[in-house]
Amino acid sequence: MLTDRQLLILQSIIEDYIQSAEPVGSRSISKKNSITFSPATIRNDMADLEEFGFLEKTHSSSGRIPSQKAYRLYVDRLLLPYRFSEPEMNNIQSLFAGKILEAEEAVKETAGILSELTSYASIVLGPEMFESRLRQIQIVPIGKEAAVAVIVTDTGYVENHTVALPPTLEAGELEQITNILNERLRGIPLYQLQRALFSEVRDVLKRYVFNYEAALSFTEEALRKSRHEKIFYGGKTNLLNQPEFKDVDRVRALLELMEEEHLIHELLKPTINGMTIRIGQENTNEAFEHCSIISATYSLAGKPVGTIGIVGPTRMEYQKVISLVNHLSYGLSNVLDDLYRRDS
Amino acid sequence: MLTDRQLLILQSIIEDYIQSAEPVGSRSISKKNSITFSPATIRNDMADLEEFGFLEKTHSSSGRIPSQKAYRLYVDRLLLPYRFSEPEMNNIQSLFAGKILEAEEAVKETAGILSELTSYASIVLGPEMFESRLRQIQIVPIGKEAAVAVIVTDTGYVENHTVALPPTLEAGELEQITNILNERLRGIPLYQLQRALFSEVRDVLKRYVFNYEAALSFTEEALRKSRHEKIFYGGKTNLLNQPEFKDVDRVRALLELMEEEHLIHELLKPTINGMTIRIGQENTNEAFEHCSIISATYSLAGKPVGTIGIVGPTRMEYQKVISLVNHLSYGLSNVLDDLYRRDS
DNA sequence: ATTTAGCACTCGGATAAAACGAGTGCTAAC
DNA sequence: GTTAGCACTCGTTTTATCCGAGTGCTAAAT
Repeated sequence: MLTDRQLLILQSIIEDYIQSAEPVGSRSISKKNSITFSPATIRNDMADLEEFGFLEKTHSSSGRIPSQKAYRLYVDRLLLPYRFSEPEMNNIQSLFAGKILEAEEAVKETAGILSELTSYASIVLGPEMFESRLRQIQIVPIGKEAAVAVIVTDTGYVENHTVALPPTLEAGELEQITNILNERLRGIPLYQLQRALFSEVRDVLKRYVFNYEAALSFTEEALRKSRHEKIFYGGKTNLLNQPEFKDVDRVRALLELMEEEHLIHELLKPTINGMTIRIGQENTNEAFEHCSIISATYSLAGKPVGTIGIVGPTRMEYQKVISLVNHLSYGLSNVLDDLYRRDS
Repeated sequence: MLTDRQLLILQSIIEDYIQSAEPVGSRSISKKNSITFSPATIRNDMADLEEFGFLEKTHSSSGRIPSQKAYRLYVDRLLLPYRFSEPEMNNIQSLFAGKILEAEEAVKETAGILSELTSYASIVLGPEMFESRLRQIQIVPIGKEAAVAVIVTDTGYVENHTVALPPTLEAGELEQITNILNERLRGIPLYQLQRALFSEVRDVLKRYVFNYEAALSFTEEALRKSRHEKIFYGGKTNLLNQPEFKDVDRVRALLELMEEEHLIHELLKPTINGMTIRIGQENTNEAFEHCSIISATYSLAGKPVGTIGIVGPTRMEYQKVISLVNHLSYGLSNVLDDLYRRDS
């Protein structure tokens, strides 16, 4: 459907526009080394490309800008592998070489590097720790009315919530409950804790604790999984450097959206194993109309546990960003696996 | 030095400008109910006020805008107490009425309400938990190379870090260390833990643990206080609604500054017991040149443990914000005291 | 001695007209 | 099929003009 020359021209226009953010004219394309045709020829092809919906004009006698469809084609068919520059490589290396002890630390670092190397904003979800297994639970009373439940998993993840203490609980029972929980629930994945509570612990509890109903619901509360996954951002303010966001209203819409954690979550969560690229209006949310989002999952022991992503203007350096997200999701998975493996 | 009339006119101008964000002319002042003089009279006084440095012109024939000095005078001498509106009152009430179980939750809520009621951005530091006392420490090994140290205080605050395990540590010694620490350090304030480690624990450790040097430095690491205090923001994007921030560059400077946690910290930390108001360039940092910051400490058991603050344009609704910050710092202190008191 | 009315003047902002130029589409020649 | 030539389009920039809110000053009124 498109001739090779048309593809070449389209590619040139896209890459020029990604660079300059200005409508691209036939003359400037003709000056490139890879292009040997005259402006007039290019104009003809441009007209065709416009007819096919790959190019747009900002007004009747302006240069062309790539359409969303063009970016899609570019990403799907025209993209060359990207070679990282020396300092970029160093930056990435140092992330994975460092002595990282905690998953959350690794995730935050990744968000930082992503945004630093791209000058766009990065979003990192997770890691979900639902799969990791209970290593130890500790319930520490804080005064008469409350207690802190601390859960430590085999991945070194610590979760804690404060729970109201039922007044009927007798002295010493708390310790007893803790012992029972540790004995019965150790090694159970977090997401199964509540279920296991009923299947494994309930009856034992009945035997040892006086007001067993209250104790059970108290324990259930203590094991409740934290409702929201964590979201980390990096370089939000990078977006303000992009010319497409010199308009405050647009920036506001974007930044406000990013505060809505559940929305961001819905948006990035459907990233299937591998990489997802959403260009412009492919993002359902209106505030992302002029943005592209590139996201990839990272995993622990082969199972996806989180998502890393980049948000930038549709005019994004796709080749660089795609490589980078790819690389980092892979590298982050490795780091997490290393952290995890120390358990065995 | 200033006549009553001049003060009245200055106040009118300031309040008008806070409302409108536009230079104020003599005519519009003369129309106010509280003003009985003619525009010409007002113009004379305006000229005087300008000479004294309380008013400025944007150009030679424009209306006047208040100077930084004017805001200072306004805040120090002209401010009337603010009556909260019905919904505002409800909002505040609901914060302090809710069933809050954790200090951090209370603090986050406060940040939210602050920004919601002011349409500026809120910053909350802390709470510092240095004063609270160790209730329990648990060291859980994660594989052969690392362990998670979990510290629970008598205020229900949980802190955890992952620490590399010294390879020389023998089986069972970790448990022993944990026991010793719990026995010897319970009730010690967090900020004294490291010191107490040496004075109370060192010798005991020497007696029971084989490679005592490694164990000591490991323990020291486990008790290390987390270096950065927490910062919570609320309604950062509110700032984008203010006309003084319709310029993207200014917004960027501001948002970037807010990412620099240590700078924000330095900026708000010197809030002395009570309230601090910094207007425009009274903030040393250039990015806050056009901002005012109103901050107050909140406390736990009478000792200041954190700071709440509001950042807005110099043209800020001082009377409302000041009351609000006052109220909320007071209320937050009460909530924290309640949380704390449950221990006794 | 103040206060006020009157008036000339200033200057930013809005509106209109003109000059500019990057870029196009089309036609005719290569 | 490709390219040179050229008239045309239209956003941007520049220049000129007008408008009006607001001032400062002077002289009259209180």
